[in-house]
Amino acid sequence: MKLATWNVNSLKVRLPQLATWLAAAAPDVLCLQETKLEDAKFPRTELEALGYRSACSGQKTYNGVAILCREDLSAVENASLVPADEQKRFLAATARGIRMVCVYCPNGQAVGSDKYGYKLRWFAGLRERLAAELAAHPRLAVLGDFNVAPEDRDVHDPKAWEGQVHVSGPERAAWRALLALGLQDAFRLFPQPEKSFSWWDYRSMAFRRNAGLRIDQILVSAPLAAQCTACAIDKEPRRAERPSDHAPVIAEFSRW
DNA sequence: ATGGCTACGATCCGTAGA
Repeated sequence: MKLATWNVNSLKVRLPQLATWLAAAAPDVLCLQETKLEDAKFPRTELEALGYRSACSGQKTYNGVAILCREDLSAVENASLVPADEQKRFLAATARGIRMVCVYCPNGQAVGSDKYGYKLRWFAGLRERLAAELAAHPRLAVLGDFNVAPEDRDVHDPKAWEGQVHVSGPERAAWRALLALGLQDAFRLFPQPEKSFSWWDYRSMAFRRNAGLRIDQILVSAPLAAQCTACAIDKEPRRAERPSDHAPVIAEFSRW
């Protein structure tokens, strides 16, 4: 059984690549971020033809999350994690007893900015929500673009990035507070190549220089961690023409 | 050097991403 996450940076633009990747990687579940589509424009029929049911929570131009699954999805819930938040960043659903949470965590723009404050408040809301999800669903996976590189080894040039947004102390503390609920970073359950990243800037040939960050993660509760057999970043879609700036992350489990 | 791409919705540039 495979769970995956991919920030596609516009589902409309990336749908052909998504179809190719679904056929090649064959995940049972795929969480998408930055769909940038209103729900009325979500390509539900096209995805069903590829063998996936879907749940979505989107908006025009910005943000937007979705969960694709080969099985029936139940208890689908979108949520605002801070008061009066219009941004579509959180979607949860259950399939075969596994609770899946798809998140597109805020970027934060710059340390100390209004958006940075929003990012930290959003993470506090996420922590509360995940505590409740974990209490209700022991088998929980949280997949998405967290917009935090948890450790220096998740950053191509830690010195250049020191103190910047995505690596600042408060952001990393907010990310670690999620693990403190009883979640583990599936990627770090296994030995990994050095300089493993999931995002590379479009500019300055960053991908070719492997100048990236590991900001897309799959967090799993203890029962799922015990059944997790592999976790990897698939760089192949990043090599395509007109790629997303993010690569998918995929985790394998010994059973549903 | 504070830039560089890409997507979007609205023009022929501004906002946002990370």
